[in-house]
Amino acid sequence: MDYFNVIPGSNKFFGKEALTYRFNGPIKPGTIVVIELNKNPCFGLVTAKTKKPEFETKDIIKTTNYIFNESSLNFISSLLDYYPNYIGPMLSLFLPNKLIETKNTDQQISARELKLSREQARVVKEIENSQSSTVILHGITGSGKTRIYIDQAVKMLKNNKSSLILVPEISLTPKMIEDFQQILGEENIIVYHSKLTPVQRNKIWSDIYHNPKIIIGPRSILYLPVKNLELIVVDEFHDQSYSQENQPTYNAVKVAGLLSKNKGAKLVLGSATPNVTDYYQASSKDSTIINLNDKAILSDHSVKVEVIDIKSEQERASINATLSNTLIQEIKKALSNKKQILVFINRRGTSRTILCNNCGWQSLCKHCNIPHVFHHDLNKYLCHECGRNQEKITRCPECNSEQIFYKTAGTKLIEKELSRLFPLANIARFDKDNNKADHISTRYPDIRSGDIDIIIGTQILIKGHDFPKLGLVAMLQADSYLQYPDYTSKENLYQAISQLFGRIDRGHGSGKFLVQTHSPDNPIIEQAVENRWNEFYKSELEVRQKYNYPPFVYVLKVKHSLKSQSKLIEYFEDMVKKTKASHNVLVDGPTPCLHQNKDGKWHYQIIIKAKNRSTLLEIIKELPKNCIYTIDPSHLL
DNA sequence: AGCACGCCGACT
DNA sequence: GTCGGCGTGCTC
Repeated sequence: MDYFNVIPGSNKFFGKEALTYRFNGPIKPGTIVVIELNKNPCFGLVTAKTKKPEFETKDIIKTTNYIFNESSLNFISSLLDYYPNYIGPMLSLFLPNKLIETKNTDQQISARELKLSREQARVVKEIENSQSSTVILHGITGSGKTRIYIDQAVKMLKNNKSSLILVPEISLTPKMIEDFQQILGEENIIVYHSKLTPVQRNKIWSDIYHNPKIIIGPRSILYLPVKNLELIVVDEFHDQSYSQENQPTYNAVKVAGLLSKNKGAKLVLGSATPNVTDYYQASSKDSTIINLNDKAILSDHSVKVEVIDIKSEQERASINATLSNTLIQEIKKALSNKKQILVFINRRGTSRTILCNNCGWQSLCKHCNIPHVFHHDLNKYLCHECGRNQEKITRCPECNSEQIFYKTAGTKLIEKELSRLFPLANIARFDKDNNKADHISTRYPDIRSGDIDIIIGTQILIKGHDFPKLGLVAMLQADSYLQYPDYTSKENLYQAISQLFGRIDRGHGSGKFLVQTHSPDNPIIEQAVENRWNEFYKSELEVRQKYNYPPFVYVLKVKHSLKSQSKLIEYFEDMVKKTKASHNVLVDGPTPCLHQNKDGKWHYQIIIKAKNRSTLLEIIKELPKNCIYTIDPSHLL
């Protein structure tokens, strides 16, 4: 019998080192094998041959034909160095859940000719001549970034090289595939994401292991065993969806960077509104930055922009001052001109705040202690954190008053109100509460055809979709972004406005863009619609530097929870004292977390800031075992 | 003694 | 990340 060190690629393996299994015969390090863990079968990675251990061992159930080469193993270990984490969950990203092996087949590449504009051809040349491996494509919506991705990926494929094309979320894959398929045959393009069936996913796994391909999908495609990877594209690389917030936490843009370094592949990052931190770091690492924002491309757009001060008396038309008079008039006009209308509001539900007007009581989730959201169609109060719900009440549980008030409108209230005002219009709402039949991907044809007159929705709406019939776009409660108490709120507002503006600014004719706000003088609104990104970037950098935020510091967020509040504070104060004594860092907190009373425990956190990222990596090693930490968190809440 | 809480180690 | 075993320390 031979004995091997095997790392289980499982979300449920929290060991620090490999486990020992036995097998009759030789196995090469790097081989993927099937083992048993906690009495369940799972995949594992063989790291080395070892001696017979003291303890009882289990058998390697079977070996597979998949072997991670040295460079792939180096990539995994560099990923663990960058994001210190349990190795099991991290490794599980790289392994399939089932394996079906297929053979290497010769493939035909059938590419149609791709016509590039002069501007696009210039960019392609610049990418190809660039000395650095990272290229930032800074170009507004509709400036033709996708054509450049296609051009590069097709050239790779013709040389038997693979490309990864990352999009922020699964719902954006069809658009990207459609664009690629105009040039390439179906067999050269692979779509991969977690919603595929296990059989589909495993077929893809073995296909790309043997054949160079163009692979389109969300962040999970970074971990596929791609053959001859030479190009990684991250489209809309500013998008929040690239940060995985739960364990193993990572940012796909950073992982793409590590992977490109590991494979020697070119990395192309595309966005109209890069994150300040990413952009700053890229420019200080002499990445090539290519601007596609030439006014020449923009010149023929004729979108009128109007910022509406919702505070002014003449605008307060409807309940909760949510729909302004100007907006209602513009909707009327658009409807009679047979133009489509998009109303964006970044809040689900009917009303976000449920209050007693007599005693000030607020309806909170008993489990999470965060405010309930009223959904009038269900006649229930919902917790958007945990999903639990509660029946609507008519009397305050504290003072028995009947004055229960509902404040701060969400999508469902807007839907109700617009249906009342425009009973003949075909109105559709798109947010997280849609069921499958109503999902945006299902209704997409109805949107594009103009069958739907008024589209109401949240975030889901503003990413990448093309709505050709749009004549009016309105952003309600623009201030909701700025009320979000995090240092990233300003760039999130800029990005949202810019993307929303992009929906109507795609050359489908004239249109109007309305922004409703309590702060009409805020420069961000103007900067975003006029595409003055550099100006925004500069002013934002100044603020970040002044108040010690990224990119000027690196951040480590440490959370912990205990039943006793005083013990928890003591626990953190002790940690802060020790950390400050041995490292040059700034520490904010301990402060209560956003959901400070969840599960009958107190939840607190501290924010540790350091000039060097390596300092934070050292601190992580010294942290007590039970706390949860995130390095480079996407927000500080 | 009985309980509640927090700590710690599990897996091979 | 979760579960269960064990030690501590509080209360009756």
